[in-house]
Amino acid sequence: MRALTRKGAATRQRILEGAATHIREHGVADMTLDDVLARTATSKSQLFHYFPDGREELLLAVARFEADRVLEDQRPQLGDLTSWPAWQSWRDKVVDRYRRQGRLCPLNSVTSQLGSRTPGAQAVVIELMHRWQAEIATGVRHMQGTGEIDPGLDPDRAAAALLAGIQGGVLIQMSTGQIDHLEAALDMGIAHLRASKSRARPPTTPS
Amino acid sequence: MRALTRKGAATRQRILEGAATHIREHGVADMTLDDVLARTATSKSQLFHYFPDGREELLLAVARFEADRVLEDQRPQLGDLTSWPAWQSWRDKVVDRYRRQGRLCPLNSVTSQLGSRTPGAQAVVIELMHRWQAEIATGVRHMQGTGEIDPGLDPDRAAAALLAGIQGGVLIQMSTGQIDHLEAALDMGIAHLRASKSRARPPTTPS
DNA sequence: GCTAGTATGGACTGGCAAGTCCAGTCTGGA
DNA sequence: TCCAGACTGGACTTGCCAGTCCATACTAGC
Repeated sequence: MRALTRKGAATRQRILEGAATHIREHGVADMTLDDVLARTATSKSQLFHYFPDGREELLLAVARFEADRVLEDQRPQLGDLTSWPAWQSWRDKVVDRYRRQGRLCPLNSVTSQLGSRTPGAQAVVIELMHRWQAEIATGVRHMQGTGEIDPGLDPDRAAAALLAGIQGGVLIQMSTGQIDHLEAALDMGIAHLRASKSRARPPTTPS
Repeated sequence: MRALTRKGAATRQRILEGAATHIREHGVADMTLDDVLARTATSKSQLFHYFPDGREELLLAVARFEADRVLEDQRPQLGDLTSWPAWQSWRDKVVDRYRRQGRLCPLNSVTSQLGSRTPGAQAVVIELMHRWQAEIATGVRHMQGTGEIDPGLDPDRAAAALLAGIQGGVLIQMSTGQIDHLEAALDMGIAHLRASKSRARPPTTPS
């Protein structure tokens, strides 16, 4: 896998994205290597040339690819949770992203196929969750800095709860088609953060 | 499929539970019909006798089986959310259930395999979520009745948010092994419900 | 204890899809 | 220009596994 020609790199990328697209559209369960080949106009030998471990390696690459997208799709809002309108705008972006995505979650799909067998797949998800939560927590800390959130609140725990709400909301949307749960979870999470302040400094400063 | 002998019913049940167990232990992806046969000391013809549509029908039956368990495992607490200690006790039960369950979620696993192809699988999940949410909402309403929760809160939306938190917490636990998110989500959700009251009827009534 | 229908064993088929192989082409650097 | 190594095509092997089939054994009601 050393020394990729420009052409080679392009082919590899084509295969990767073709697989990702196919999975987005049909799920991982019925993705066959031949499907990918047909879609990307490549051949078996190419696929195994760029992904020597075959299907498993390809799937792992897709997982990484999709994991990166998840956070990118939330930018720039996710990295800039510095005011309530910013939080709201982020919330809207998340809802919108998953509304668009429809019923198939490539990442969930791929990791649940690779399963616990592959430590690699676990690692991808773990890191994604970690980064995601960290960015939310940073936002919480910032708001604590400006006095908009009760400083007594644990930012990591709050971020964890919010993240769980998002994941669950998305999961429910995948399986039932309803986006309400995602919205409700985000709204409740943010409302809770906002409310913390009024509880921390209750009577005389209702903003 | 009419006229099941007692013996026949037992065999059918054995196959069903054997499949469920195997899926719990190894995931659905590497569950082969022969695995189930070996584990349950049955033969191909029996399996197809009781599940004429083969693998797919069996998987669907497993999904139903597991869906029922989910709510049952939360009883009696889930049906009796009538005081804060009761909520707390329910919260503990949920956390405990999923902590025990480990890294494989049979239901998520099965439905993501059956995918969107089978409308049946969707239906099972949809109904589960619906019932689950309804039971939580009932608890919220009850607490509103006794004045422990702000009556201005939408019970269904609150229940939706809480449910999303649970689902996400479980999902994260499946993929990362951490139970913190589930705990955080439940705690935050319940805290939010409790706090609503103090906001609704605060000291000096600023609303 | 007859018999119709139920239950069971397990060999066999068929197809699909992952992965291998080799022969042939292209590319870039010296 | 030359050649080592990258790139490509696609036939072939291999193994697995869902689903079929038929012969046999059991059971329940009459």
